[in-house]
Amino acid sequence: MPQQKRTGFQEVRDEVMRRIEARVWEQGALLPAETDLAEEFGCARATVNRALRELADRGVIDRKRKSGTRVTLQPVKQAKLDIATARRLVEDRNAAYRYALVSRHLQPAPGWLSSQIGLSPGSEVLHLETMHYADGQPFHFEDRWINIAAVPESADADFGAVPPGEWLLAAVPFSNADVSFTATAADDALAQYLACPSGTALFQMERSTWFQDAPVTFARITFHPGYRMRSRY
Amino acid sequence: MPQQKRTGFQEVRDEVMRRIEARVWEQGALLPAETDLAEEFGCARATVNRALRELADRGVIDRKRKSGTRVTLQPVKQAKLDIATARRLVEDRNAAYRYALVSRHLQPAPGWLSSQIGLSPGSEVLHLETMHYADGQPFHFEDRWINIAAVPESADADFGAVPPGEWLLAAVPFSNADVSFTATAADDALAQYLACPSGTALFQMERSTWFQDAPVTFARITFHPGYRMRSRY
DNA sequence: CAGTGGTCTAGACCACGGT
DNA sequence: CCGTGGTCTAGACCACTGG
Repeated sequence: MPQQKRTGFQEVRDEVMRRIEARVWEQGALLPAETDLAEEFGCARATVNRALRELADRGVIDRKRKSGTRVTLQPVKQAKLDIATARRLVEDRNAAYRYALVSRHLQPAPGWLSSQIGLSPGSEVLHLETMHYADGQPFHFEDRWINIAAVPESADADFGAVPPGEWLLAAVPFSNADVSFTATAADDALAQYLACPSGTALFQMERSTWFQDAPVTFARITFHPGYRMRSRY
Repeated sequence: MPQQKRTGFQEVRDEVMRRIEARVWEQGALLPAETDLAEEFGCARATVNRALRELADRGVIDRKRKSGTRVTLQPVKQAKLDIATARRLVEDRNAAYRYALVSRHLQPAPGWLSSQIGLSPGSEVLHLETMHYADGQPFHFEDRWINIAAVPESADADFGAVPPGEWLLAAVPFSNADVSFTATAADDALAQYLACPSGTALFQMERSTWFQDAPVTFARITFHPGYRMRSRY
């Protein structure tokens, strides 16, 4: 009988994962109870519990009291996308980052924005248009709206030097956001900003951000032609 | 002195999070040690440990032995994208899903594909072109390549009825993938498939999938005009 | 009701990494 | 060195839920 000295929740987790991949436990099959696995692996139940909890977090298994643990039938795969600042994206490509403020206006929120992030109509917002460059080439254009009521200091911030994304990350570091991605054709303004022909297919990201249920900012970011967003899962 | 009866790692986790959001602990600030927090909350250190571990997983705090736990300076926000089957995407919109096989060829892997997913040149692959509809309207076009060596059964599978994505999910349920997103202009073929003018801006997803380090499949999925992929973080 | 996972505890030992 | 987090243990009680 082979005795396993090295227990450890990672070994348990990986071994269980191996058996699932090897179809020792088929999709939908019931796994042994935690107490049984603990006995088999020669460790405490808490160790098995943590191992299985991690697999449940990954979506590999489903756990229910009384009925037990089963291999997920249709694993929902999740891709994780890092939402980074423009500076980070550019410098990760070993390019020089440059930022420019295009326009800045304090104004009442337009109707579409109010409904987009849930502002009361006519709230004062700061509208910023900014450009971000990688090695002198256009990287992306950002159309941003900041809710003055949520972040009063923004009205006095110097966005000539610090990009609004970075400024907000420092001012409101922990926030929730909705994000969406789409393809759009360059209009005349975008074509000029991104130095491409009108009608070029462009990758666009929109983000609505809240802090403790209060709307903070909305940003529409349009990337240079050919931009590719990558992830892994 | 208010005594907290309800301990629980969630209460600890949420209270620590609250203090971070309220700037009780500033960005970069050192938190009390686990033993101190355990004493304050009147619970075991393991409970505090689990609470802080979850916040570390979320990227809210950084933990290092000896130096302690600090509030993350630049929280890396991660968006989680559900990668679902076309059927799921369509039916979640309360639309009727329909699938059609456009073409199917067994052939040697072209060079670009070999380098894309790491196949030895000339490996046999199954090339499938498929269409997916929502309420009769084009939803997306899928250009898929399957490595026969990795999934031999695929050569005999009936892709006339079951979409390759669903078939592979059942055949190779647990796999790793690289995924990327981009905008592209419709060429003549895509324009015809998706019933739009040539040159229309289209949202495109590419996925390369491996199972235990062996390349399984590559898919390029082009969505109908106006498609928007949503997420939240 | 009874079996299963969910969680907590008090204590222990270890590994890492500043000082 | 030695404080900090990382992990394990043995035991306990609880909450949910299927039969």
